[in-house]
Amino acid sequence: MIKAKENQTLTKAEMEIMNYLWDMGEEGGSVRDVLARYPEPVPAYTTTATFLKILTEKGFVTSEKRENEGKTLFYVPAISRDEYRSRIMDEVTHNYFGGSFRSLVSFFIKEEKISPEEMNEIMKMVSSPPAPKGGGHPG
Amino acid sequence: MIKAKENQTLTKAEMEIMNYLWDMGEEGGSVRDVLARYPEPVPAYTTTATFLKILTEKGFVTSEKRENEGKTLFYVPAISRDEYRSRIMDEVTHNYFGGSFRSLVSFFIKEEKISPEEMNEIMKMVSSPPAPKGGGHPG
DNA sequence: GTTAAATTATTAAGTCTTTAGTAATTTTCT
DNA sequence: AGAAAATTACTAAAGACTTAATAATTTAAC
Repeated sequence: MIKAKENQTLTKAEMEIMNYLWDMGEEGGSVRDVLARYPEPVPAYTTTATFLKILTEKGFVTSEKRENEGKTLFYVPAISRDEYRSRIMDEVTHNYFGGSFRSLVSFFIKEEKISPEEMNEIMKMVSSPPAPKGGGHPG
Repeated sequence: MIKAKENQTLTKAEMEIMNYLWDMGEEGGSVRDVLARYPEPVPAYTTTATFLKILTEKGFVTSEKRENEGKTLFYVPAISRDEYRSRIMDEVTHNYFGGSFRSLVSFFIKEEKISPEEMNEIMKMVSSPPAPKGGGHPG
């Protein structure tokens, strides 16, 4: 029974774990795999196990057993990093810019977080992308 | 003794009150003034009073008594909406885009949250602003 | 097969956030 | 002045988030 997760967001501790899982790639990882990525201070094994269980219940990851791996569960993200980024940006745009992405970008320029020159560079990239990896194999 | 508030962020309930105070303008407002802005369900008077006290302790607002207003305290934002927006955007950019504002804007285009056409419009606004209100009276 | 190790499930404690009641104080009304 | 109303201060309780210990279960080692 996969939980609907429409507008859910990750807490700080959950986010850290999701980042490790995303870094791991397609095959995901076990509690130990996640634990191995923490810098000091490394949390307790059971703490990490708890969060992975919570993330599963919330629908952010799926868990699965694997051949010859005993009862060890492997956790795989059920949402991509970009999907989550998108969700967060929608949230931020809604909360601070009345839902207008344009307002957000204008704010960036006004506050000089990005220069018109950089904007132009980005626009150039759009019209002639350098190496669009992944999407749409030709032929 | 005004508290340092460098990287502090507002909780959801605190944020709502700050929004009301920002909407009120320069002179700020009392507990009742804030309370009057809430939609249903309106929280208890003391709940709002508590949050305003917390916001004062955290340094997000200052409180002051006024002439002929008895002991009623008036609360005024100690940080502007744009300053707070800026802080949040720095936070978001750091957390989700490795601190690169450019990455964030590029992401917006990639995810089609904003179109190249809109970007061009924004760029046009920058080079010839329509009515820069507020800053710098001429002459 | 029994013991040790590893893993997951359950439970709980500590902190932060949210909410509001009660107490203390001050102002207003009669 | 005394009662009522308003305001702030203090206290507490419920919920969410974080952390981890203990219990139960399964796997591995001898």
